[in-house]
Amino acid sequence: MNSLDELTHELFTFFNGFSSWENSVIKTSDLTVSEAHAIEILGNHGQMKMKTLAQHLGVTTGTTTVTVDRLEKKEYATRESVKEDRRIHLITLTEKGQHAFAEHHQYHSNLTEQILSVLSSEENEQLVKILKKINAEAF
Amino acid sequence: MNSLDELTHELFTFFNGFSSWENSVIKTSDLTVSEAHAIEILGNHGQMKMKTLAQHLGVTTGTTTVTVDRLEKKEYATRESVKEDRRIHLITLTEKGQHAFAEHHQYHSNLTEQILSVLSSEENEQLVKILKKINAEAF
DNA sequence: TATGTATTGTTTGATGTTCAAAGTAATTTT
DNA sequence: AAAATTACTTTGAACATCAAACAATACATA
Repeated sequence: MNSLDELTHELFTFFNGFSSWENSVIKTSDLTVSEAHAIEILGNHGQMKMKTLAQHLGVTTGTTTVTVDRLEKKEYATRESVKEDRRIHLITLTEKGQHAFAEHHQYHSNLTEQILSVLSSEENEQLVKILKKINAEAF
Repeated sequence: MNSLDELTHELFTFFNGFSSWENSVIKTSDLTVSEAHAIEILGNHGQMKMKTLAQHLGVTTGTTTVTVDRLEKKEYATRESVKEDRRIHLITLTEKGQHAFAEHHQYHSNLTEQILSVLSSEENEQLVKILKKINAEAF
């Protein structure tokens, strides 16, 4: 196996591991995958309008409408229209939503710690540096 | 931001980038996401029975039945029962399926090259080493 | 200011993903 | 031979997603 294939293999193994870890974490909660993603984004960036949320999620506004409908029904978020432009609806996490976000973030930290535990502190530094580069330039 | 949060953030940014890249690649093909995953696994491991495929996919055999139904209809794979144990069905990629696998693998290599292009050869080696450790021990 | 255009968000109809539970067929165990 | 187990399929339900059509609001310009 050449060096390119080797890295390809490790990258996709890593991605798949990450992916199934995430799904299993979400399954332990009261949330569906799309609801969890929406809460993640709202938690990280604060209140935003439908369109912005849809862009962050990488889906259409139609899909986002359905997701936010459920978040509202389950009381994780609220919709409110803006006085200055009544087309716009701002989505905001409720207390319950913020709590779910904090909990989800804790799971993420746990996975990071699990990953760190198999690396030396030197490798830790290398990984952060490499990921920063990739995230900034590669996608 | 502390060091743990920093790595968490970079890890999940990386994961999300990877994820949306993969979805957009699959969208350019004739395949759905679950079909593409099945082809990926069959291409990497060769022919296998339904149950094994389901385990690799991380879904139930019921779900796998549906996926393989479609792969068969679209002529990417075939089902054949085994003489020695007629409960077992072996799934095999057709020519067309193998071609799709090769094409998908090429896309993966392209992404890896794209990632490599922003890294020094030293960082490349570090990344492979780190990923191997994580994949072997962390999940 | 009136009309046409653009934007924001919702609804609808279609396809796909997934699971759990129930069902079928074949094999193994007792 | 009966009971238990295994491999797979079917079914019904919830969820995810899109494209296209729609409604409400805002903006632009003639």
